[in-house]
Amino acid sequence: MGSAKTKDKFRAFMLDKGLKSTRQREVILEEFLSVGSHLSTEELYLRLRRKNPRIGYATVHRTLKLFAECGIAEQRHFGDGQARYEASDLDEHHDHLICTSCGKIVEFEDPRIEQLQEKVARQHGFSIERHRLELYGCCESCR
Amino acid sequence: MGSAKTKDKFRAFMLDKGLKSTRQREVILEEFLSVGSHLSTEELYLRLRRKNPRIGYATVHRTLKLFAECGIAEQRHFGDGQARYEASDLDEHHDHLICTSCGKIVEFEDPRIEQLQEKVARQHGFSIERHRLELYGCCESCR
DNA sequence: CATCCAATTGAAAACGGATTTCAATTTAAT
DNA sequence: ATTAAATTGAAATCCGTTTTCAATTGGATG
Ligand SMILES: [Mn+2]
Ligand SMILES: [Mn+2]
Ligand SMILES: [Zn+2]
Ligand SMILES: [Zn+2]
Repeated sequence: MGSAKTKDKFRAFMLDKGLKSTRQREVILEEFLSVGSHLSTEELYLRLRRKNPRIGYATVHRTLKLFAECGIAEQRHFGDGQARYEASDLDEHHDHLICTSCGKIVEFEDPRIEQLQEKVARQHGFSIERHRLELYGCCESCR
Repeated sequence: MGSAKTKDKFRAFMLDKGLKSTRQREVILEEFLSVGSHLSTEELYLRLRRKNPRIGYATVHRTLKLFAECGIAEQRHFGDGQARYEASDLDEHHDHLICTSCGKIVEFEDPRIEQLQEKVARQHGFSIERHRLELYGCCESCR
C-alpha cells in the first residue's frame, strides 16, 4: 500500500503547487513506493510498462523529478552514469556501501562520521547543506 | 616545472605500455601539472588552445584518461555533470568541501573519518576499494 | 638517411542519459 | 457542458563523453 504519510505529503505538495492528480502519477507513485529503492528512471519505466503499456518515459522522468522536488524521493548517483531514485525515509539520513562486483547496495548510518563531517566543515568555515558518502568495494558473497 | 617524479612515472608508464612520446602529450602534461587542480576536459582544452591552437579536444580527453590510468591523475565528479581531473598526491588521499554558491573547492583529510569508514564496511562484510566523500555547503566568504 | 609499421592525431560522427518540444488529451473549476 | 490550464507521450534536442577513420607522426630498423 506504500506509506500513507508519503502519499499525503505528495498530495499536499500537488495542491500547494496547483498540480493535477492524474492516473499516471498515481500509478507511478504506487509502483515507486512498492519497489522501494535505488531505481533508475529506465528501470521504473520498464516495470510500469508491464502493466501500463501506454505510459511514457518522459512522464516517468518528470514524475520522479516531482517526487524529488516534493521531498518524498531522493536522487542518487552511484557512478554508473545514470540517476537513481529512492524513497526518502522522511527525516532519516543514510549513506551507501556499493559492491563493485555485483552492484549490491547496502545502506548505513553512522552518527560519528556525520559529526566529524560537521567538525571538518566548521574548521574550514563551511556550513554543510548536504553531503555524499559512498564506499565502493567488494561484498561478502562476492568474495 | 611540474613534479619531476610525476613526469617520470608517466614516462615509465608509457614505456611499459609501448606508448609513444608526442609533442601533444608533453604539452598537455606540462599544462595539467602547472594548473593543478579540478579541471574539466573542456577547461584544460581551452587553456591549451591559447598557446597551441591546433591541439584537439579528443587528444586532451584521451590524454587525461591516460593520466588517470597511469595513476598520476584522478577523475572526480562534483555533481555539475562533467568529469574533473586533478593531479594525484602520489600516495596521499583527500576528500572535498564544495561551495554550492561560488564553486570553491577545499581539500581535507581526516584519518578518523577514514577509520570509521573502514569499520562500517567491515561490519557489513565489505572490503573497501575506494570511497567518495563530498561535503556541499556554503563557504565563509559566501556568507 | 630511407623505409616501414604501429601508434597518434583531430575533425566529425556517434553515443547515451537527461531534458524539452509540441500537438493532442485530460483535469477540474465554473 | 464549457473552458482554461495542466499533462501526456513520441519525437526531437541537448550536452558531455567516446569512437571512428583517414592522415600524420614516432621511432625502430637497415
Ligand atoms: Mn539508499
Ligand atoms: Mn582534490
Ligand atoms: Zn557483491
Ligand atoms: Zn563560496
